[in-house]
Amino acid sequence: MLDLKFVQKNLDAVSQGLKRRCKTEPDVAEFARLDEARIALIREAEGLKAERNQGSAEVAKLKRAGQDASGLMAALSQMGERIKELDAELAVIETSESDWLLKVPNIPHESTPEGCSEEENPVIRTWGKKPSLNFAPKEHWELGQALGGLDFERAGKITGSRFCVSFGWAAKLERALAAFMLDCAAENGYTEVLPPFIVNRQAMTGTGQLPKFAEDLFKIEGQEYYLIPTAEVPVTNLHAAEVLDEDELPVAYCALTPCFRSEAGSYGKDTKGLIRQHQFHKVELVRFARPETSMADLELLTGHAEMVLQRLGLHYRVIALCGGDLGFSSAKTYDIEVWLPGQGKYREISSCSNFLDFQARRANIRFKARGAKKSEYLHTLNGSGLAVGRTLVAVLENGQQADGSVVLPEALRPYMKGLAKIEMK
RNA sequence: GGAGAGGUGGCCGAGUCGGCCGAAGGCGCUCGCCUGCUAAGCGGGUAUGGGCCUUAAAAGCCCAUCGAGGGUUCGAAUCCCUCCCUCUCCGCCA
Repeated sequence: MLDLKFVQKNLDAVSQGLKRRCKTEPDVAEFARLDEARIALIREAEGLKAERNQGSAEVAKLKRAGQDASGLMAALSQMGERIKELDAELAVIETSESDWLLKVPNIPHESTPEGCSEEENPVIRTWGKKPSLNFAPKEHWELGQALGGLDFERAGKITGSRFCVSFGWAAKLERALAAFMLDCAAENGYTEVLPPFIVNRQAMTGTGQLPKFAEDLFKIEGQEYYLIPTAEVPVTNLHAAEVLDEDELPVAYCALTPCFRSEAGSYGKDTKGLIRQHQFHKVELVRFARPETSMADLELLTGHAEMVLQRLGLHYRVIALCGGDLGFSSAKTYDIEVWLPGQGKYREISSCSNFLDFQARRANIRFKARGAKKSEYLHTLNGSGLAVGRTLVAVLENGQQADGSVVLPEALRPYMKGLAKIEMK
């Protein structure tokens, strides 16, 4: 969330900054009104509390001296009633104000491009080339089903739509990709973490999924527990309410987890195949950085995600999300889009973001600079490195041959016991 | 799931029948002195958030915080209730 003090003092700048998201703007006047009311109540209540505290000390003195204090006590009791009223009013205002703050998105970083829709996301760079196929490429689900690896029907039977069962080579390939990605991350200095896949409300609030996006999440019935939509949630919250040493930074974690998304509101989009599932695996990269270096860290992080695609020899491009396409918590985001010959499109396979102190403030993650007296919020970043299911899609579509078989990237073969090609038995 | 113990400042740890307890003591850290260096010693400082004051900051004053949230009371770390977490034993289980 944004800094209350900052919003207080920079209403116009906040309003201007948020305009760049092209969404309905939060009502800053409403914030100002709440904030004023809150401070007025605090003053009144604290004044009375000071009086009461003094009075109570007086009571103690009188009683020690063996004198009667009943008159004073009665007066103080009455004061207590008034204080209770004020505190109740204050609680209401504070709830509204923090709710306002929790529902306001991050302000786009100055380097985030202007624009309101995904069409306006500039391409930053491309890597590799589209494979030249001298036949009509198939989409991954055709390939996967024909080769006996992907089974959407049976998944529908045991669960429902937007689920898939992988058999044999497909299950192994999923596992191989994940292991390969984790090894890449380790090489780049990330510490592997295996977090819980179920988190509480606080964690979801810390990274920004709650309170605003509850409908995107799977919630455990009868409990304040949620299935994680990304490892970002448990891993970023690992250091919630902690103060890290400056020397520890940057902290870099990677985690392979399933991700669960309700995909509410995406009816009709990507209904076929693995692109949009309720459950998928993702290797997530998470970094905790010093504020001064976080933008450089974002470049680094994006590079780490790209490395996976490069080693797999998959053609991709990197785009910068414009203000209107930016996620709620992010100040700056690069998406990596891999080329899918079957679809004839670039599709998002990674999203790398710098949240600045937006999440750190929500989750209360701080660091103490050496010699500094006070701790300050650090910056959090994360990026997919990569979405495993979508990478499997890319491997299938890019490696496909005219006969329907799929040649695997060299880098993956050691993880597949040397297997170079998937073909019909 | 059953029985019990416990959660106090960066850490350890005290807190008596509720009243100068925001919290003794120790460790750590830090500043000064001292000392060939180091160590030891001596003295001081050492939580966080908020309000007031201030051009701003500091200082100062005030409020809140002893797992979280309620309650009792003039007054709660201390009493009561609810919840969370940790530990031990038993049960169960991969």
